[in-house]
Amino acid sequence: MGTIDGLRFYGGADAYLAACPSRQILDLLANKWTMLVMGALGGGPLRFGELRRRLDGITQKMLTQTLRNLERDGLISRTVYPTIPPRVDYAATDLGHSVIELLKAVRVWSEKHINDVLDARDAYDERAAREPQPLA
Amino acid sequence: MGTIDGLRFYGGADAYLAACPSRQILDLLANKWTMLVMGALGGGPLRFGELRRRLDGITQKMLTQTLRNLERDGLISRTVYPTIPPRVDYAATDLGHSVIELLKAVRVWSEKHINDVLDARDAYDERAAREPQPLA
DNA sequence: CAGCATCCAATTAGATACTG
DNA sequence: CAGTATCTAATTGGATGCTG
Repeated sequence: MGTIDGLRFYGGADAYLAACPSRQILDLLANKWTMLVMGALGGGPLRFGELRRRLDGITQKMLTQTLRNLERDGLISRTVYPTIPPRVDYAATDLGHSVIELLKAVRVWSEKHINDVLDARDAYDERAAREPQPLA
Repeated sequence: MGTIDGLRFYGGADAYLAACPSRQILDLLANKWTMLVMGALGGGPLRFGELRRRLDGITQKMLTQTLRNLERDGLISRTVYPTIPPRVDYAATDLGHSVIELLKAVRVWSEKHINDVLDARDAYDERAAREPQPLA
């Protein structure tokens, strides 16, 4: 069992409560890079460099940080091959695989609804620009 | 159609590309407060104060900011009743409802797998503490 | 009640240089 | 190749005071 401050959580978890540990887990998952890393690993193990190239715009530092957090929380495994040059493989664990599809669904939604969102955004911005000053 | 810098996106969206607008949308969704707000609105419209009480730990500023972003992107609607004192209702739009279940799945996963994650975390931290210094 | 404005602290993220 | 370490810039977030 996992513990936090000596307490155990069997059920009744509620991410709406700030003190509930599920809030921390939600915070790990509710992250752009986590979503993309896990999605990439859904297709099988990848090396550090492969991930970096796949996740356009991520810096080496952020990738390292994201991977460490995911490893620490048991969503991915890290395998080091003591070769020269070194080779490190990252792979989703069983636990990780169980969440990948959920995260992927969110990413796919984003890709599918781009135009709905951009339309709404344009309309909102245009309305805001045309509106009289709230009060002057 | 939504546009960004005069470009239109019909298909082939890819959140793995930094310049793809779906990356921005993913960033909006991949957020702790977005997840919780949308989840709360899945049960029907709520007032500002109701949301604030429901989302334990959120500040007024963050709630306002989150709600504005969601409204701008068309996921929620905002209805002002010009009464005294004022009353403002927030409700998921059709577009918003279409993503709520996906986000809820992520939150529920967090709540269900607390112990798996905490176990992994404990094991990782213990291993790290026991490990010899990487190199001194 | 439902905010907005402001100031400040803390966290996050990028750039750069270096290593087994 | 796969990082670590460090410094700095930018963003986020919290606290407080005020308003229609």
